[in-house]
Amino acid sequence: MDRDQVAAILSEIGTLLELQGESPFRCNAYHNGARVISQLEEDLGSVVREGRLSSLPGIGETLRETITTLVNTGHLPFYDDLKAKVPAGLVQMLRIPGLGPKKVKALHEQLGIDTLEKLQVACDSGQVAKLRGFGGKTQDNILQGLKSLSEMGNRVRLDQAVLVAHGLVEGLRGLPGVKRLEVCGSIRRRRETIKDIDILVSSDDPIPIMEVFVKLPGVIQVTGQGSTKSSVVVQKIMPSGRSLTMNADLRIVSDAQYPFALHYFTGSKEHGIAMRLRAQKYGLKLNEYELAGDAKSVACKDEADIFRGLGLDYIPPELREDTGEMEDAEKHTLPKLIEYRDIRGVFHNHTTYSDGGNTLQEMAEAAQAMGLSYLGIGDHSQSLTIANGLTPERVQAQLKEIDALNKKMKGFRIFKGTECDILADGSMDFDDDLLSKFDYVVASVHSYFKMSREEMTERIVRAVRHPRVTMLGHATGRLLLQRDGYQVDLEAVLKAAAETGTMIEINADPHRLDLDWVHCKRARAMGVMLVINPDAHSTGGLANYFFGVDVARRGWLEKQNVFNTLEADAVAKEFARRKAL
DNA sequence: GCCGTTTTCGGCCCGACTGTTTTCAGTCG
Repeated sequence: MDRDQVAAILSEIGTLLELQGESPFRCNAYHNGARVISQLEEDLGSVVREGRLSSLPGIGETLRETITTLVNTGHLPFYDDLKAKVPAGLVQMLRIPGLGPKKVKALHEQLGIDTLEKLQVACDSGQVAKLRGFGGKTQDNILQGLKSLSEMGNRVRLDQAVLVAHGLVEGLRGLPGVKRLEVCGSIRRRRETIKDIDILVSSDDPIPIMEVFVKLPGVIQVTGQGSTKSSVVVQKIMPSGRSLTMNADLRIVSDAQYPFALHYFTGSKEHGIAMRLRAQKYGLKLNEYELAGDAKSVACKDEADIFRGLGLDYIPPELREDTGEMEDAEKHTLPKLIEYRDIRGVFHNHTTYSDGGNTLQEMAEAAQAMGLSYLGIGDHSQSLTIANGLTPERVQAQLKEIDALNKKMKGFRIFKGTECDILADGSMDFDDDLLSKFDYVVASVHSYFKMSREEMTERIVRAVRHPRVTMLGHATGRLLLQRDGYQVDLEAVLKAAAETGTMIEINADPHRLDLDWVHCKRARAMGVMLVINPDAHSTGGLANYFFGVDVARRGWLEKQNVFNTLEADAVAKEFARRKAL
């Protein structure tokens, strides 16, 4: 059983225990354990085999045994018993806003409700309102929740959430009385998927701003309205034509409180808890309004002052996941994170030669207009007929066109590349002779996704070890919220990359963001060079690389860990060096 | 269930809002 499966079971055990009315601290220990395992940078199997589980924070004796059993045998009697005792419908009921473990337990014990269907019936007949601790309002809210459960997906992609948040921010910025304004939460931390939107404003006169907020275009429901916090449901039509429904909160505090609120609402929850614990050790209390002790309070004009007040270097939002950033901030060893402006050019882009929407020249001119100094082409190879993959003859034509454009364009360079398929046996879709005509080769899996983990790992490692392969494309093939990646031992892939010097792509298409940030961190530790590739299929897609930089920052990467921070001449020199090997 | 510069037991982050209450429990982030 792998990392994600183990984490999912630990988290489910925590939830099932909550539904049984267990101590919240015991339940939380399982949730915390799940988080620690899901953010593990190494291969879980190795950690278990080498007896290093107990050294992980939050993993004690019980969780060590639990995880070991799951990894070794694939199941756990304790978990099976728990599942048999707690009806699955109760877990479903928790997804309804306003229903937590206590209320679900009461509904189950007093009315025998153990499915969403029975809950609907009980609400329709008015039984729920009669329960102690419930009432008409609660019953209405449950009915509303049941209705929205079907139409509102849980999480959305970062790029979608950014669009929705932008619309709300535009409606608030510049209002009278608005001093500072920022989107916080997981959008500010640049997580790859987002649950809801948190906006923070500082003002001396919050009520009128709240009034505007709950009436902004797209707001279809107001679920709470107070002087410091209001919540709405907002709907927006996306460029794809599909509509998206999300929750959005607005918090308004005084300008003096703003830095504390900004830190608090940026999260993550785990980072916030760690910070408040640290404050306690300083004899201080940290909340969304102040950093203060009995006698004194620490004046902070911005977030950096808060960290400084607790003896820490400034921690960028992307690192606030409680995965070691506090320790490094204390020792002054935090990485100097890569920035958007460090990117000098992009590889792995498609044109009308394969399945892109713009011509070679259009793509190059768009990249130059964005301020980049080079563009790498990586159209599909011959096997991928569905994406109009290039035959060797058409490759020759494209290479010729690149030569012509390179003569024509001033201060800009196009690098010749291919996104060459990794065939089922790990060999490449073009022969070595043709591959050596390119400046660089991106090797990607586009077929036989259902292979066993062992076969897939062997297949990809063979490609990584191929002397003409420069970089590995989308390492797991995942599509966020749509499709899990193929089964592959990334630790083995990274190890091969570290040995051969083959780069690993951070595919910056916001549908993919693959390699993920957790493995970026691991790759950096192993000395693997990463490369941020937009995988653009049109001129608009070139800007994807910003999302790739977000992932890189979450993965603790510095400028020197990312290949395309190099200038064009240095890139050309490196490609030439590799071809001569 | 975890954990330790108030340590091996007794704590465990903290406040807003809602709806049900008549002083507070539950939920959420």
